[in-house]
Amino acid sequence: MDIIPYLKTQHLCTAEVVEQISKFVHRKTFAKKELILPVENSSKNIFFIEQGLARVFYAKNNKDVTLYFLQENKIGLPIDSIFYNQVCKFGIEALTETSVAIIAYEHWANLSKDNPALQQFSQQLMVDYIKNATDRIYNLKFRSPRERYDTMLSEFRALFLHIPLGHIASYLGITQETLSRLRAEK
Amino acid sequence: MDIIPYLKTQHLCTAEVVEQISKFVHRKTFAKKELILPVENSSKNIFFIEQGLARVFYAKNNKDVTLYFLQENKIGLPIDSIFYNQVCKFGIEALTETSVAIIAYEHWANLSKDNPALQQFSQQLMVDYIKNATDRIYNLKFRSPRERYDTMLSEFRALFLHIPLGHIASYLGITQETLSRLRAEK
DNA sequence: TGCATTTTTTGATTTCAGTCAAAAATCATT
DNA sequence: AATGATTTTTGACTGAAATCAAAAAATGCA
Repeated sequence: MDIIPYLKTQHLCTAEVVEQISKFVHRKTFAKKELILPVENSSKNIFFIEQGLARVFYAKNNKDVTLYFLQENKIGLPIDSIFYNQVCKFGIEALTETSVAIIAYEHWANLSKDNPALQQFSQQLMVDYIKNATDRIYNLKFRSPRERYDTMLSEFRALFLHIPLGHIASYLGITQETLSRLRAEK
Repeated sequence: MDIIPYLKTQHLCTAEVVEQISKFVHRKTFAKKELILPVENSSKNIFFIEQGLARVFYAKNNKDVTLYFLQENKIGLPIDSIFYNQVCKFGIEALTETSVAIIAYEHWANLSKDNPALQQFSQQLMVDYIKNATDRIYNLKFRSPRERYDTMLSEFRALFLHIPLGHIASYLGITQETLSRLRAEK
C-alpha cells in the first residue's frame, strides 16, 4: 500500500504531517532480484515496502543467509549506518517486483519529533522487530527444524510458495537440501 | 549505578523529571541465582540493573539458554508482556548479588511522553538491542564457535570469569563440553 | 581444614545435518 | 514447443558438535 494512505489508516498523521512526509518520499520500483540496498552499503534511508516482497539478508563468501522477510507495509532500516555510522552488514533484495517508498531517516526523525503518533509508530516497529528476533532465537533453540518449518508454513503459506527454497532454508537456519528432505517426508 | 544519577549523566532528565522518576522507582536487591523475573511470568515492569550482573534466559524442559547478559546500567524489558499482553517467555536471573531499580512500564511511558530526552533514551535502548541481535545472528552464521568465543572473551574478559561456563556456552550457541574443549586447545 | 556440592574437564560414541555431486523438475524466453 | 537456465530433489559420504557418562577440579561453607 502507498505509504501515505497507509499511515492514515494507522491514524498516525494529521493532514499536515502527511503533507510533509509526501514531500520527502522518493519512490522507486525494483525488479525481482534487484537490490533495494546492497550489502556493505551505508545508506541512511528508510525503506517502506509499498508493494511486493523483499528479504533482508547477509552475504559473505558464497554464503547467503536471509535474516527476515519484508512484507508490504513493513520498513527496512539500515541500523548499522543510521545509528552507528558503520557500513550496514545486511542488504535488501526484492523477491518480486517491489515498489518502495524511500525517505531519508533524518527527515523521518524530524517529522517524528513533533508527532507523537508517528513516534509511537516507529517504536512499535522496533518492538515488533525485537519480538520477532527473540521469538526466533527461542524457536531455533527449542524447536526442531521440522516444527519451525511447519509453523512458518502455516503463518505464511501463500506467500512462501513463490520464494526460492534456499532463502526459506537459510531463514530457518538449515540448508536447502535439509529443507527439501523435510518437505519430502510425510 | 543508581538509576537517577545515571540518567543525569546521560543528560536525559531535568531536575523535575528526576523527581518524578524517583517517585515510581522501587528498589530490590537479589542474591546470586535469584530470579529477578521468573520465566513465563507477565510482569509489566522495566528492570534497570543498578549494580551487579544478570542474564536473560529461556528455560524449558531441562534446557536453559542464555539470550544475553545484562550489565550495569542496562534495562531488562519483558517485551511479550508489556507490548503483547502475553506471558513473557524469558526470565531474568541475577548472576551476582544484583540491585535493581524497578519501574512500572506505564509510568515510564507516561514520563517519556513529555520528555524527548527520555524518549530518545528508550529508543536508543531498542536500537542497541536490535544491533546486538542482528550482529549475533551474523556471528552465528558466519563465524566459528572458536571465533565467537575469542571475540566474546576480548570484549568481556573480566566479566566472564565469574559466570558459569554453561551460560556462556548457551549464549554462544554451543554446549558446555564443546566450550570446555575450545578453551583447552591452544 | 575438610567435606559436600557445584562446575569443569575428559573420554567414548552417536547422530543430525552439512557437503559435494549429479539427476530431475521447473521456469523463463525466444 | 524447444532450448537453456534456474531451482529442487535425491544420493552417498563426512564431520563437527551433541550426547552420555564419569573423573577431576574448584568452590563454598560448617
